[in-house]
Amino acid sequence: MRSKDTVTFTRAARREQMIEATIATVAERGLHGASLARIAERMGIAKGGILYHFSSRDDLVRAALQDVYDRLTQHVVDRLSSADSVRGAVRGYVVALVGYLHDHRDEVRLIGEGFTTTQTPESADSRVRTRWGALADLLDAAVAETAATGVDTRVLAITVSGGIDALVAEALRDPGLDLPEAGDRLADMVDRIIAPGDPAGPRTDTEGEPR
Amino acid sequence: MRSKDTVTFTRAARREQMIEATIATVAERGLHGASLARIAERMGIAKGGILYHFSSRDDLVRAALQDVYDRLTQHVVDRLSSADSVRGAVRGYVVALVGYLHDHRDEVRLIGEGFTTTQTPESADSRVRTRWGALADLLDAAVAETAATGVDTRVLAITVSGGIDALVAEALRDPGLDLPEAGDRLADMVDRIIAPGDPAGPRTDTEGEPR
DNA sequence: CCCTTTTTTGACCGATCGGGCTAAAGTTTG
DNA sequence: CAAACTTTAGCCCGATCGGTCAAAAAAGGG
Repeated sequence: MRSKDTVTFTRAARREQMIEATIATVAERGLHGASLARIAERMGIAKGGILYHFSSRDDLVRAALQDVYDRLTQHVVDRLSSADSVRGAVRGYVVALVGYLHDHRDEVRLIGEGFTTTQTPESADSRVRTRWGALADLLDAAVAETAATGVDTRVLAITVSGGIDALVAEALRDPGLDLPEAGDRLADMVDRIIAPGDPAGPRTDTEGEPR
Repeated sequence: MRSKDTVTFTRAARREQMIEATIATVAERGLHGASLARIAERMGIAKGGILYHFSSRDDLVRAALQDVYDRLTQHVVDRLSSADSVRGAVRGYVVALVGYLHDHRDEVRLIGEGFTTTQTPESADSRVRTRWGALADLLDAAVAETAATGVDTRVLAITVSGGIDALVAEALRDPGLDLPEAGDRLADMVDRIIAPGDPAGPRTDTEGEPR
């Protein structure tokens, strides 16, 4: 006997469909324009159907946000694991993040509007629970490796994070902007900052990199 | 005989009051949370009163945005006029922008949310009517001056603009962040990028810049 | 002081929102 | 088959939204 909140395969699949519809609706109408009625309309179902699987609109949005965030994190972690130096990891982080957002443009708006709206549930050391925390840690390790001086890793991490968002937003506005290319250029700049006077870092000159 | 749309002193003053109330309301409830009712409530008047002076809520928000934008632009232009080198102007731009936002935190949210929502009315060369256009021009001139190579000024301009926004947003979230200081550090980094291998740029405060 | 003009009010409108609820139908699955 | 699960359409609710409007209140000049 299944109870109402047992997780079955079909149940999870249905939730996933609804999350997808939420992402798509947010992408084209904004977070606050993605009402239950509109999401249901997109799926061709009644809005009551959504509330059968999610306790509220807020619950749905939260789940969608979590879903997207998990996928993004997974993608970055995957790419990062193949880095052979901390310095290379910094580049990998930037490129992976930009790359994901490039390949999932419909998720960008939910990420952007969702994260600013949703406050951090429980905040820890003020660094752990920020978006730029992981990058700041990477940068700390990188400057230790390259012995660079006068680099404020926190400011750099915040700037780069905000810069990536701005690049993605600009790419959304202007399709003429080559986003992966821009990500590479940004990574170049960061590399130049954390490894001063070393033009030949872990660059991509011999690149046979697949995608 | 005054007509309904003659600009009088008191009329302009009333509009300014309403714009101020709008800025304050947006600052604490967000753009979409700043309804006519809420703005009117803050002023202690009926919402009909606002619609007597502004044809619509959109009109009011537009006016507030224009107001803030004009003041910000004026501030940056003022500070920039005293730069004695293009390279110094780049630093001046960053510092002036961060400085203004530091001193007018209540306007930050309107700027951030307002600009992304409001689309550019008529777009020109795709560079002129963006927020980062002016900075990109400055950077173009700067790299010409310093003969730096391999700098994508567009990417850098977009990144820095987005980075400034992120720094300000972080300062709003964490009062422990010294915003003007962070602005200086960001300016350092930009300077390091556009003037590679030249640690002594137009840096420290007591310095008479060369050239 | 009155009479015109400007300003403000407060009730009201239609629309939309999230959400609760129900009765009936369709679908799995034991 | 029967019991359990899923979905539907529809109606209702209270709240809030931007906006309209006639009437009341100020202002202000003669």
